[in-house]
Formats: sequence, C-alpha cells, structure tokens
Amino acid sequence: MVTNRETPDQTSQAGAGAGSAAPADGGGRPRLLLLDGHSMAFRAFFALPVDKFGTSTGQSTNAVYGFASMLVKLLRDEEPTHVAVAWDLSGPTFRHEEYEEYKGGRSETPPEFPSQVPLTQDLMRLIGVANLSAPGFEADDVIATLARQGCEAGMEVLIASGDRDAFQLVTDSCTVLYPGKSLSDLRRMDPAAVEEKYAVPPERYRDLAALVGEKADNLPGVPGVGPKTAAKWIAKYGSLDELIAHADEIGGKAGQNFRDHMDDVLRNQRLNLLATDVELGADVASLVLGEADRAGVDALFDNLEFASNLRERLYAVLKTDGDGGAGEGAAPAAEGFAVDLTVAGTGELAAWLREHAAADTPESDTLTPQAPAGLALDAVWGQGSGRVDALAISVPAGAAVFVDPTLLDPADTEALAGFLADPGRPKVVHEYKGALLALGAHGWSMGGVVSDTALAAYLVQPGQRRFDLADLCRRYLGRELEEDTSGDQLSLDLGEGGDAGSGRQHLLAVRAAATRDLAGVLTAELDKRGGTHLLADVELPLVDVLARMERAGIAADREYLEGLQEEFASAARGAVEKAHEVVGREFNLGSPKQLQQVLFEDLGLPRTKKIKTGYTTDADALAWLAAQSDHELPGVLLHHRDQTKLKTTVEGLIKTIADDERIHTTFNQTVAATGRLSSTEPNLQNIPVRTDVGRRIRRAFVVGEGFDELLTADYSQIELRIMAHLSGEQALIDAFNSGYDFHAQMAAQVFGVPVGEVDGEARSRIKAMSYGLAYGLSAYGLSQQLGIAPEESKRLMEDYFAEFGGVRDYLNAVVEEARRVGYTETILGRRRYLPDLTSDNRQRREMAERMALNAPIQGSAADIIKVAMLQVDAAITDRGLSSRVLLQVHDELVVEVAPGEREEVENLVTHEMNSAYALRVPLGVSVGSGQNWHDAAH
DNA sequence: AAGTACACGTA
DNA sequence: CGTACGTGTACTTG
Repeated sequence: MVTNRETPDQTSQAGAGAGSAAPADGGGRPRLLLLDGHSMAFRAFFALPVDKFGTSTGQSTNAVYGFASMLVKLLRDEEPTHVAVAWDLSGPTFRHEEYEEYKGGRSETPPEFPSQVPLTQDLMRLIGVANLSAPGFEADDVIATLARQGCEAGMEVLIASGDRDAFQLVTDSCTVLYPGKSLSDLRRMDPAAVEEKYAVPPERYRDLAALVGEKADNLPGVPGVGPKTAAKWIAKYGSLDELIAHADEIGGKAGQNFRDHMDDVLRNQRLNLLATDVELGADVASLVLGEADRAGVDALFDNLEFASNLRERLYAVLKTDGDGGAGEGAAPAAEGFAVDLTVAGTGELAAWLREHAAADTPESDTLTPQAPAGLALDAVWGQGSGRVDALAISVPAGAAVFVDPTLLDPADTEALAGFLADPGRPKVVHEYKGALLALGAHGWSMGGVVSDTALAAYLVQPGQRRFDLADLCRRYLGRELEEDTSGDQLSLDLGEGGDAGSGRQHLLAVRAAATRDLAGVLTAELDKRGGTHLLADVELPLVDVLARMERAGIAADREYLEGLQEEFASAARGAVEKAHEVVGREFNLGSPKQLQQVLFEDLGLPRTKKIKTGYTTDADALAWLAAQSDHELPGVLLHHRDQTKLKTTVEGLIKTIADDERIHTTFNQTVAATGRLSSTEPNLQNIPVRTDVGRRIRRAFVVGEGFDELLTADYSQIELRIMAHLSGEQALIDAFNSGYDFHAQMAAQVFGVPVGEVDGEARSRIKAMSYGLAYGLSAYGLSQQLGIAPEESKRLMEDYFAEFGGVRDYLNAVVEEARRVGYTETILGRRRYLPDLTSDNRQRREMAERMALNAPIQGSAADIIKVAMLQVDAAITDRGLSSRVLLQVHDELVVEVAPGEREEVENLVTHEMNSAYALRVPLGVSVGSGQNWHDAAH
C-alpha cells in the first residue's frame, strides 16, 4: 500500500524573528534602509529551492521571489522612509587593481541566478526603490557611502547585507541586518551584537577580519589564527596597528605565522576598508521611498507567475499610485489559511453538513453554480484499494469540519455518503483517484468532483514531476504548508491524544481549505492556457475509470509464474557458471564495472562506445563484441542478461499478486509530460512481448473467475496516422486511406517501384524512417539504426522528403511554432512547455527540438486513447454489460469479457476506439481474444 | 538510507 | 547523435 506522502501542516508566515521587531519609533527621525542587492539575492537564491520557483517558460524566480519577500518584511517591520538597493557591477573594482586574485576561486554562479538580477532590479524600480551602483566599486562601498551620508544627516541607518565587511559600519545609529539560517531571519547587528559575536567593537572588526582572512573574497589570513586568537590580540594591543608595532612580542606558532604573513594582513586591511566617498550622483534625501507603479508591478508579477499572496503583502506595505491605498490591493494579506473548525463528535456531522454544505434547493439560482467545497483526506491508497483515517471538508464561507470515520452514527454516515456522492454539491480534492480508492474501500462513492488540484496543476505544467499540495500552495498561493516534522514513527508511537490530536485535525482542515483556494487559482490558470476542456471532459472523468481499473486488477496465474521464475533462474545460474568457466575466475555478471574489467582489461577485447564510467557493456555492444571476436563470453553475457531480466520481471510480478490472486497496478495520470499514463507497482506497460521467451510471461495474465476471456484491442500505427493528420501530407493520407500495407506503399513511392515489388529491406528502412521522424531522428541516428553509412541514410532521408515534403514542412513548422510560443500542443490542446528551445546550449536545444517533434504526436495519441477509454467505459455502462476494461498500454486496451458478451464487447470496443477522434485518416483498430493476455494477441 | 549510473523492458 | 516511461542492480554518498 502506498502512503500518501503529503502531510497536512501548519500554516506559517515567515514570522518576525525576535530580533527584528519593528522599533517603536513614533515618527520624526527618518530611517534609511540600504540593501546589498547581489548578496541578498544570492541568499534568497539558496534559501528557496530553484526547481520549485520558475515560470512555465523556464525562467527561474526563486531569488526574485525571496528578495521581494524579504523586502516586504523589512518594509513592514522597519518602516523605513528612505530605501535603496546597491548592486555590484560586472567589471573589476579598485580592489582587483590592488590584488588580482580578489574574489578569485569562487565556485561557478548557478546558471539560474544571473537572469534574476535584472528582474529584481526591475521590481525595485517599479515599487519606487532606487537601484544604485558605481563603476569600479562594490555594492558595499556604495552602501558605506550612503550610510555615512545618512548618519551625517541624522538618519537612522539599516543595512541588509550578507557580507560581513559591513560590520565595520555599525554604530549606535547604524545597524546591519545579517541573514541567519533563513532569509526572514535577519540578525540585528548593533555595536553590542558585533562585540558579543566577535569580542571586538565594530570599529575594530576590520582588524580582526584582516587577521582571520576572508575566504569568500580569496583573502587568506594568518594560518592558525581564527576569530578567537585575533580578538585576543586586538584586545591586548588595542588595534591592529599597535599589534603590528609589537609583532615581535607575540609568541608561539601563531605569532610566527603572523610575522610571516604580515603582507597578507596588511593587504587584507587595505582591501576590507569600505569606501565612503563614492560618487553616486544621488544623495540620501533622494532615496525617499517613492510611489509604486502598480500596473507595472502587476505586469511583472504576472510574467513571473507569482501568486497573488506576495502581491497583496507587497501592496499592503507600499504607497501606490493606484487608488490611494484604500482599495482591494491595499487589504492586508491573509495570514495562512483561516479555518473555522468544527471537530465533529458522534452525531454532529449530519447537522454540520445541513448547515454548511446543503445541496442547492430547487429554488436556488441555477445560473450561478455553487462554489465548491474543499475535501482533504488523511488516507492511504494503492494496489487498487485504500483506507481513510480521517477527512476534512472546508466550505467557501470559511467553516470546516474534521471527521473521524470511526465516530459516525448512522445518520452521520448517511449524511456524509450523501454529501460525497451528490453531483449537485460541487467539491474539489487533491488526488481524486486516491480519494476514490480510499473512500471506496469504506463503501463511499464520490460525485460532483469539479477539480483535482494535482491534475489541474499537471495540465498547467505537465513537465513537473511532483504535484504535492505543499508545493502547489507555495507556487500558486504563495503560502507555506510546512513540511511535516512530527509525522514520523516517533510521534505516531507516542499516540495522538491531546494537542497532537487537535493539531492533526487543524492541519487536515487547512489542507481542505488550501485545496479549495488552490482549485480556484488553478482553474483560472488552466482557463488562460486553454486546458479547461481537457480537465473537465477528459482527465477528470478518466480518474473514475482508472480507479475502477485499478480496483479490478488483472488475474494472475501464480503457479505458472513460479514455474517461469525457476526456469529463468536456472538458465541464469547456468550462464553465470559458464561465464566464470570461460574467464577462469569468478566475477559479478551484474556489475558493469567488473564486466568492463573482465572484457577490456583481462580479456583485452576491443573497446566499445565510451560512457561516463568507461566503456559500455550494453546489449548492442555485447552483440558487436560477439561478432568482432570469437570469444564466447559476450554471447554468454547476453544470454545471462536476458534470463536475469526475465527472472526479475517475473519475481516482481509474483510479489505484487494480491490476496484476490490479481495484480492491481497503479496508473499515474500526472507523470508523463506528453499526456500518456504510466503504470507502477508493478509496471504492466512494459511486460515483454518482442521475443518468444519474453512473451511467455503474458500467459500468466489470465481471465478471472466469472469472466469468459480477455480481449485486447489496439490502435495500429496510431502515431503515423497522427503524423499524416497533422502534416496534411496527401501521400500519407492516401496511403492510409487505401487500406493496403502502409510501409510498403511508402517504400514504393520513395523508390519509384510498384508496391508489389517492394522488398523487405526497402520496406523496413522506410518503416524505420517514418517512425524515426516522429522522434526527431537524425540522419546519423537512422544510419545507426539501419546499420548503413551515414551518407546513405542521408540520401534515403532526402528521397523520403522529396516524396513527402508535407511531412518535412510540418516538422519544421512544429519546432518553429513551439520556439515562438514556448509550447507544443496536441489535438485536444494539451500543451507541453519547452523553454530549452531557445537555449544557448546546443545539446539542450536539440533535445528540446526532438521533444517538440514528438510531443504533439505522442500526446495526441494519448488524447485519443483516453477519449476511447471514456467512450468504451460509457458504452459498457449504457448497455448494462458486466465486462470491464483492465489495462491500458498506450495504444492498447485489455478488457475482461463477461460471459456471453464477447461479440457485443468486441463490436463496441472497436466502434468506440475508432470513433474516439476524427482524423483525416481512419483510426485502425485490431482486436483479439483468448484465455490469457498472450493468446488474446492478434 | 538516499541518490546516481547503467541497463533494459514496453509503446 | 530517436521520444515517453519504471524497475532492478551495483555502487557511491551522507
């Protein structure tokens, strides 16, 4: 059973740290806030996971987001009257002139960072904050200059910087806010704090730093001298200058090191002095916090795909040029998810549902659909079943209820069942299929589910791998559902009474509310991207079909599998013995590393293709080796690979046979970026079929008790038919419409011979060509595939395109269009975003181009079979049949046929699959049936 | 214990 | 130097 990994969690705002509370300064004194742009943006970059913050077009935004978030907090807590951000420029500074290696040896800047700097600067400009920099100087120098001016003007100065050099600027009226563990945790470094931390006053901090050195700036200090020793020396002599004057008196190894590295120390002392006289062309008075350009900020936030929450928090602390601050934008941001929670005791749920989640009455306004309730489950699911430990419902008005299913009385149970099943009471849930399986195990059914936040997010960004509720909340709502730290074994073992219990109830209610809020945002987002139809009419209805397929499972012949396992295991053991004998010593055949040693070092066989860890020992390479040398080993290894692979496949299957002697896979609907399903635990979409031996495994998938046979139906050449449709190339369309052998006809046209004279070689070359094009195959790749010279494959390609120019034009157009708009689209409007199409990196760009070629084709095929599944399922239900769909393998459906329904089901499946979508060519469907999956093939 | 690399099964 | 997946093993890393 799979555990739902997402754990409900407490909402939290980045809380004001103890040290950063707003000073209660009643007013008069102006307060200047200076930020070190790069340093703080860099901290933000590493504080927030870069892969969780980015736009659909591939722009990373974690640094911008973190910086903005931190600034909002500073503006709110510190209430500065004047603000500026100082930025480093790219060129060398006066420090480099003095010391070439200054800041040398730094590790590479992460590639996602630099592009975020101008975005952050744009944001500053738009909210009325000055961006300042000076050629030849660092941001620190700019800050030091402004800090001096501010102090002279009687201002209170705050410096936010992650660079310790700023500590030298600390005075009674100048405080450095230095980032701690998290971005929101800024430590107030006033004179006392500096002294406490370094045991020297701020004006001596430079002396200490000169002795200790600064690794980040590539400024080595005195070896063996750390802050402790340095502080001790400075305390004794009063200053570095005095210390130098008495250098001979310092004893010990450290003293000797000090004398030996005097030059370094002096250099450090010169370099770590911040300039306070930089020409800036702006004085502090001009840094007064200006008015924000609200429209500009809105546009930027839209582009960055920031959630509305940050926007609201920002507007709450800004002067804006909009509506004078009294409008909606100025409303204080909601702090987390407010829930008005009722913990339902026995006999209380029915009343709560009556009061808060009643069905629409006949009189209610049917033109405005009821806003959906949010549902969250504390549940586990997998292997076609599940269990619900608790559930929470959050209604739009803000009320929420926590339900422990074990505490329900019959009236509660009936009310809950009614609520869950009622199509008239709309609800949203995260991971609908899991909910169906878990609730279904308790006998509850669901209706009226208008959105699944995981599915919606998948359609918005199909390239993402995870769609955790917490991730989505962060991304789309700008709110944190903290990672659960108490959900481990320990706290479970301690029981869940008292506070823990009420915490758990609150957390689940928060998840329900979060799901509800999230659904609203995602619905709007999906609508913008034209995916509403896909969610409502394809993916969401499919969830129910998939849940029933998983629940049904497919019957397995355990004894047969065990027999196979023994057979494969024995063959594998034989191969191991043989290999050891041939080599003359024992080694692990399963270890590519040892294999390389044996093949290329010990036996001195010719080297194969290079890989990261040496030379490949994959099947192609072994086959090549077998042909190259007359050594027995490669062949034995190949046989061993085959047999062990089959053995582990069979073993895996046996392990997953459930108590009902059936295998219940899990179909994942949000994994494949193209729109396909995937199958796990076990993966039933990669059961061997190509070889005779492998195919025997399919005999283990048998018709279940109470059913007559298995029926398989598959689309033939669906991807090529889609290519014909999308390209509009008449020659392909004709070839499919004629009904004769497609590849032979294509070959006949390319080679200019009658169809009857096309030989097998020609046909298979053209077949490989046709399929390869759908994957973005190059001439080189084709030559590899066909084992011909690159020139020959190039010629073949040219001949092909000479006949089918529409295909070439289509493929070129797909990539061009995708590069322009940023995504590809399938026949049902399913998008795949490919930001790498404009990458400077050739390898990434070409990879993205191949994805762009393939995504509309593979994705449209996925669209079609999904529609077919819905239609087949509906038709079976409509006709009151008992047969059921069990598996989907991308272009194939496996159906378990109930007694007496074979002919009707065969006709129905054929018809519905054929009519799933009207391409410019017919969809070809072939059907077969038998007692097991192997025999049902056709 | 968790992550990476390799290898290999399917469409 | 052909797309999309999932899983097993070996091996490295924390």
